[in-house]
Amino acid sequence: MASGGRVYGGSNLPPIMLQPSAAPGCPPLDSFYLSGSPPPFLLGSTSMVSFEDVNGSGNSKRSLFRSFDQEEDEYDEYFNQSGKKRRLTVDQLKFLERSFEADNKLEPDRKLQLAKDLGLQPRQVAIWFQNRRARWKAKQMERDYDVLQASFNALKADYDRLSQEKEDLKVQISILSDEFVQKHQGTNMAEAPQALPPENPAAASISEESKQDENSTSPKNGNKGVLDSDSTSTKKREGDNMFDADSHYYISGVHSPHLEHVDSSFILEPDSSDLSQDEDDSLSRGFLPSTPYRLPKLEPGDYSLASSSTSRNFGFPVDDNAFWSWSF
DNA sequence: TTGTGTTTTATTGCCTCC
DNA sequence: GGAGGCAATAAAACACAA
Repeated sequence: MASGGRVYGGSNLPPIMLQPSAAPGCPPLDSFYLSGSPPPFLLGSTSMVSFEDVNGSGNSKRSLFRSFDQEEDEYDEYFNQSGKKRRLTVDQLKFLERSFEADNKLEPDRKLQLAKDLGLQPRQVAIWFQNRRARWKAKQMERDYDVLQASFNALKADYDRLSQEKEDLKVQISILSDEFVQKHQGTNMAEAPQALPPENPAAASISEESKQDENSTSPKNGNKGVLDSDSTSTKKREGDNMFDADSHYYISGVHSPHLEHVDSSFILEPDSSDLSQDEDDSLSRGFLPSTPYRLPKLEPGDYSLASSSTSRNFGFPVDDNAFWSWSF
């Protein structure tokens, strides 16, 4: 019994071949051992043929009919080299490989049959399958790793691309904000502040309309998604004059007649670095929060936020020479 | 020939299942 | 409790460069 309390192949013998088998081009021969014959060491060396001998490879000195001296040598070899490992022959390996491909699990009956066919001890067959499964598993893990690596690379490339787009958009927002501030820097302060209170009913009304329009499209200008709510609400504003040039607000201390409740930190430098993806999405998709911020009126063809965008231009017609065309 | 890295065969200990 | 699977590991066999 092996030191783990395990009995291997019904004996504690080293893996010694019992008889020639699986010779190239020849069908495997039955094993005496498995045919109910006495243990190999009792059979004499005639049955103790190494794998190399079986295959006829390794310039074997042995044959099916050997001298007594040879048998004696092999008997000694059995005891003296019991720790030596014998490699399976090419044909035995081919046979085992085919069997493994058919089914990598080894039922007892199949194990015995394989051992019989190959002239191996059942334990050797079991060990071979066990090691083969381990190799297969390692290979499988390699393949899985490669697949995951490729997937990761693709996602990372996509992420980098989107990050770059995001940075470009931030830069454009900054430029537009600067332009806006410069454009209205000299606005007559005297015309100004009739600042409506935050709870201004008109603003709230616009806000509500904006919400209601979020899911509607605007066939008129072909812009959808990103600016739909703003464009449609802007259209409404044109109609009922709820948002006109006489409404004046301030951006960061700069008099602005065009924005309501403008959060300058948002307009001038929205730092979304800490935003969650959802927040990022809301920032880019809606561009402005649904309330109470309002964009100035935008005309078709005026939007050009997408100089860096191709497929992801958020519905903005691309025009590299004009960013936002603020139409009042 | 020899040193070294890799592959293959086999062992050990632990775990699960029946 | 025995049989068998698996992970970790040992060690022999093998490949190959220097």
